[in-house]
Amino acid sequence: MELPEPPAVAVEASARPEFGDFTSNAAFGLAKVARRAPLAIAEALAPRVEALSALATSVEAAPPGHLNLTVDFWPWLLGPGVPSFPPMATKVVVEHTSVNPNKAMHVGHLRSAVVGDVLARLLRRVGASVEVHNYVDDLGKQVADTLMGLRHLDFPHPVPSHRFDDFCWDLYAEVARRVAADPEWQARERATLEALERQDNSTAWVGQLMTDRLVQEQLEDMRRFHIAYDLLVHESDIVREGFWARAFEDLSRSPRLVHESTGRLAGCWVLRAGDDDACPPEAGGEDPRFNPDKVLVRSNGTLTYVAKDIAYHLWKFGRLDRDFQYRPAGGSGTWTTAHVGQEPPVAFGHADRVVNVIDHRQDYAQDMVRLALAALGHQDAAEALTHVSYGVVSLSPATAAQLGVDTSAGRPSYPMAGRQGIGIKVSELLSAVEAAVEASRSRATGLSSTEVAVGAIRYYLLRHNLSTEIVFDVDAARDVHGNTGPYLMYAHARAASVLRRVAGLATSGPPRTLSPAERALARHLAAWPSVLAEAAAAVNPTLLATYAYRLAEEFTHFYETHPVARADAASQPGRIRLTGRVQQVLQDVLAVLGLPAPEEM
RNA sequence: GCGCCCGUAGCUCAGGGGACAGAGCGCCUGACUACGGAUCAGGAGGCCGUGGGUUCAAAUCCUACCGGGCGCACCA
Repeated sequence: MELPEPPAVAVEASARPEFGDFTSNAAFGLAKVARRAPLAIAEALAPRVEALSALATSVEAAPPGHLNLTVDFWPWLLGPGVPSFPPMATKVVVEHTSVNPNKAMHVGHLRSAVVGDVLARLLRRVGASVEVHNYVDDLGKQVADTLMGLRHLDFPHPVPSHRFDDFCWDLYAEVARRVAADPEWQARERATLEALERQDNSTAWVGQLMTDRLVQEQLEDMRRFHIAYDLLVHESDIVREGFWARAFEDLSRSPRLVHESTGRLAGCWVLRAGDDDACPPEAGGEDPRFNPDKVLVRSNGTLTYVAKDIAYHLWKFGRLDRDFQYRPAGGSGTWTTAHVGQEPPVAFGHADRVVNVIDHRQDYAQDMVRLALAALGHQDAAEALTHVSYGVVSLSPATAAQLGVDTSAGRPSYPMAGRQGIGIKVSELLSAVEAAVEASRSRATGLSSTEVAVGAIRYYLLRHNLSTEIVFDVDAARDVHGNTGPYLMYAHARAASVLRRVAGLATSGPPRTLSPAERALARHLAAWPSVLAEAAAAVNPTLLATYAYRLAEEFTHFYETHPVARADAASQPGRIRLTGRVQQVLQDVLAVLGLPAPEEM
């Protein structure tokens, strides 16, 4: 006789307190197999589960077939606090930020940095060995544009600033205007790009000085947000070390890479996308402007971004028998690729897994990289490449209007555009939020307003699902009340404050039954290890953010209704333990989110 | 044209097969001689874009449509 597939059984936290602590759907799954009503099965199951379980104090069946378990949390409360994970052999390279070094960073760039930073912290937390990369595209069109402005314009700076990246922000917008309108500037752009890639001339030297300065300022900004990098990878070094030549040797043996001799792409080396049968001429639909293939080498012999990215990824996975040269990048343990090398502290690259935090507009380019890896026979690497794709940060109509954008079209949101100089700069945002924090803080001591502002901004960027477009509103981001970073930090400070008051008091006593608010809190605390594991598996920082908020909320509710320092003798030990557990778990979550866990604020 | 993402309270967003759909902001009413008011308690406010389908059960899965965003560059 053939046995049916065993039904999937889930146990999850109950939706409401009167449904016990945990609920199982076991009876629903069994109903189909056993061909009996779910409720009858649940009723039959309840006493058996109760007899078997060491934890459940009662198991009840509820219509239409739920199994509601009530648990004794006392033994759990005496157990260990936060989970520990054994070190894994897996090495993960996380790439994030990767902002063009030609202007100041804006909030959209910050989303990549914050998400990537949290994923790096999260993967480290669950035991992986993590190396964080920031890719510096110092040969691109955007760098060329700002560079042209520096060399060919006597550009006055309307807003005096000590920051070079602020100056470049305006300069870049001005050059972009000229390039769009003037063929002479277009020709100059092409010449600049070529000179940059040749690297044997004054243009390249000035370009390097410019991008170095801008990268330093970006790193300083990120340092204030507690974001650090292990390695800066320069596109110019990928070119100079001949990574592409090596990759091309292998790739040219694949039928995926073809040299076009006719048509629009004559003279280009092209990566064939789509199914081999279905793809060629018509796969892009009727419209000949659309083509699923990707140019890797232009007809003039220069490389596209994707070509260099393919070479970079082969190196990331240790599949290229070449390496960079390295030197330290100005303290704090960050290294950079370089012309002339020093011995690096670790062997960079050689990843088992790669996580790229890049916005969803690059889904296609990332697919091309994955496709090329597979075409080169590195199917395993292609599968170990995770693109964490996230929605862009755009501007709310109110915020866009404040920036001088024409909002008469009545759109729900307006895109930021570096080319037009439209966006909220990271440094400006931090100052604005810092001022709002300063205005609303109740004490002068404790965590600095800068740190609170950093926490507020980080949390704001993390609480949205990755796929959600964040409609950024300055006033909303400035808020320090409600579902915000400061609320989480405040909850931690409160727990710490309570613990200071009860330091030295007894934390053990006879077992007792917890009140509903205490059980709700305990139940949520107990979920932390699985939330951590789930967030890591799904590479999803939002799960951590929603967990943290809920924990702060549950704790606050407990705090309001359950005195700890003035509790009666029977209740006090358990409450002290619960508070201690909250402080430990909150500290753990905040550390993964990259928010400070203040004793005082 | 083809493809991806998103439509949930006035606004910004959670929830992604299970019990009466949640939060923040905004609005209304309350609570500071405080284990820290950056807080809390309560109220008003939803045919979960629309129509079909699958299921014992759909905001959630499938499908078609409507609306919005993005991609399909010899840009990155």
